[in-house]
Amino acid sequence: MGKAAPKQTDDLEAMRHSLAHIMASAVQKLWPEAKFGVGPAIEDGFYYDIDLADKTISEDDFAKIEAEMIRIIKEDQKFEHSNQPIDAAIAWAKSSKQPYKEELLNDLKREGTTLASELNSSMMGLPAGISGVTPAKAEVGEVSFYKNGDFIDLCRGPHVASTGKAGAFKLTKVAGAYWRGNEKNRQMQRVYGVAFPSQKELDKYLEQLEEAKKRDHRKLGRELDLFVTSPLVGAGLPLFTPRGTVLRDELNKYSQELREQIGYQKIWTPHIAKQELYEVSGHWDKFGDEWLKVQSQESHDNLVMKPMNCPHHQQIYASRPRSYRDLPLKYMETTTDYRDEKAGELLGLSRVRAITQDDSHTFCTPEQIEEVLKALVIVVKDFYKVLGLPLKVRLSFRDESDSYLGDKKLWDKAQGIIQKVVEDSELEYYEGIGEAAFYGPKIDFMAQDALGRELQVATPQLDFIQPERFGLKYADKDGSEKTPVMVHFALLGSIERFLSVYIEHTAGRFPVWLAPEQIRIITVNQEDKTTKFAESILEKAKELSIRAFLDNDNESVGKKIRQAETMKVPYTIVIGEKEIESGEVIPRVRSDMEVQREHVSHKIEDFLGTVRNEVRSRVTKTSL
RNA sequence: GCCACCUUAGCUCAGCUGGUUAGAGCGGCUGUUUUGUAAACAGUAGGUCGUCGGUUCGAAUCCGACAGGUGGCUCCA
Repeated sequence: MGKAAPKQTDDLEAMRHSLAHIMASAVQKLWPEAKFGVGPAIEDGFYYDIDLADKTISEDDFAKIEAEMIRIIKEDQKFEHSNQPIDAAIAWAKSSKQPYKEELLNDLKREGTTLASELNSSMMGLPAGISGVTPAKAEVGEVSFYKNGDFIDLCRGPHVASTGKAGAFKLTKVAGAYWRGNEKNRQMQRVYGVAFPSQKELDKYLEQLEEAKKRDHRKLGRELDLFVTSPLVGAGLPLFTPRGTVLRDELNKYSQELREQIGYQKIWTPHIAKQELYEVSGHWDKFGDEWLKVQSQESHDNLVMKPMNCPHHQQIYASRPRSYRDLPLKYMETTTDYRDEKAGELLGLSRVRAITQDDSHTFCTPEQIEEVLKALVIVVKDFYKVLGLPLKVRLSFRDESDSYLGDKKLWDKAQGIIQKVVEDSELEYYEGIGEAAFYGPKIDFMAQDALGRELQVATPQLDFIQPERFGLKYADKDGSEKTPVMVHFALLGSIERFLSVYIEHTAGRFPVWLAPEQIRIITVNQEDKTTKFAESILEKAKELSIRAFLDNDNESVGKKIRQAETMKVPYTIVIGEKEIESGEVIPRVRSDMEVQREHVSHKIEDFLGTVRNEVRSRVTKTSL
């Protein structure tokens, strides 16, 4: 590493943003017909959206682009700032055949600074505020430009002083990206790069990325024998093995226990329903073309595989008259929904076509909303604390578009309630404008996968719309008929998505209560005496509902230990002459588990008892 | 659905610019070994190179379509 490189975020932002310009200059040099969209700094680097008409950039072109970028960096071109009157800028865009820039400038002329916030958030596919790019400083009627070498770009800056100060970078990938994030617009090519102040930091980052790949839930899912996929079954339809099913069941059991404690009752509903049900709920209009349809030969019913459960649950509510005394009425059901996601939108377990939700619905009076939501937030906190999974909180609110049902005033009220609950619960949060469901605002609890992608897990959602549409009623104290409010809630979210995040978070090292295999019993030899003794331990463990497995293969002890460690089994005991004589074992603890590594001998019964208690109380740290 | 890329044995991967019978490690199976806390030794069986079609004297290798997958974009109740 040379002289102390700038380390402040601002400088890093400027470096990355400058590299976006340098990349654009390089591309323009190589393909002069290139038309440019936007090119901001992002979390680990930068990108630029490019339209090359006939030519498509592929990763094979990266070496060429990188070489040109390095040439520009070596030339140490100055980044020169200037402000131009907006009309002159538009004329520039026209004459230099940059239609995308021209469109931006025209919007800027028309809408002023609102464009800056658009550029800052939605254009980058990031929540507002993350980019940290400072807004335009140009005078009203003027726009800001930066120039390096022959390359001129509409840009708010800031930039480093010259191209030589842009730091270490590497182009990583190219992807299609719709102009202004709109599917109806032309798709441009987005070239991504990562960038850091020094080569050393860049190398470190790339190394971390390699490490993250080792935690990929798809890789671990295979290695730990948790789930598989089959082209014959179909895309986005994972199959869970015995071990993976243990995880699903244990997680669901805990999810249901916590909700049972705050009054949720289990219900059951079928997996298909008439299309009409969803026409009433409002889902059909919005999502109907993404569902799996089932045609009845007997009746003329148009049926669909259920894509969500709320309408079913509402029909149970609607099945008899309800009084305010019945409220809040709390139903829960863990069940699988089916959505025909478009091919390119499937992603490991986190986006599948058969989605198991630990769903629940609460019907309550408007006065009860706060209390209901608060109880749910506590459940979320408890659950994720035990799991050790850190969450971010997003308040998903509506935007000004017309894709939401219901009265705007009701929305404002609902969003206010949600915000209050989160603030009262002392949670840090950010707002996701435009992230609401069409029927109401949500609190989205977000977890991160190994690559840092944020995925929604737990989510309480407010809904004033559907109870209205289904004509749900309750008799209030004064005998008048009122419409209940509905609160949707899932604690795991979808079990599949939750597992994708959780497998990556733990790297497959599950706490003992969740581990598909809790104890592995390894025999030193295959003599009758040893086998019988080991089998008797296996039986005892099973009597205590411990998931124990016996490895009586004809292999060395070293190898069997290794295999147990590879499968991330929390406890391993070795059975040989010594153990048979003493009736005691020295348990071997999985290498990541924080426990004193003294080789303490335990009576076998005591050891099994300790493990059973650990499983029952769901403690995350072993007490051995 | 869109853009780029990937698909060779159960798994991880070799196989140079098209040239005979496609290789390795792990795993599996068989035998020897009876093992003391992260890999005993030997032998052996597994592949119509994702599928279909095309170019060519000749295709794992080049082209196309489809399927599955990866990273993005769009969408996400």
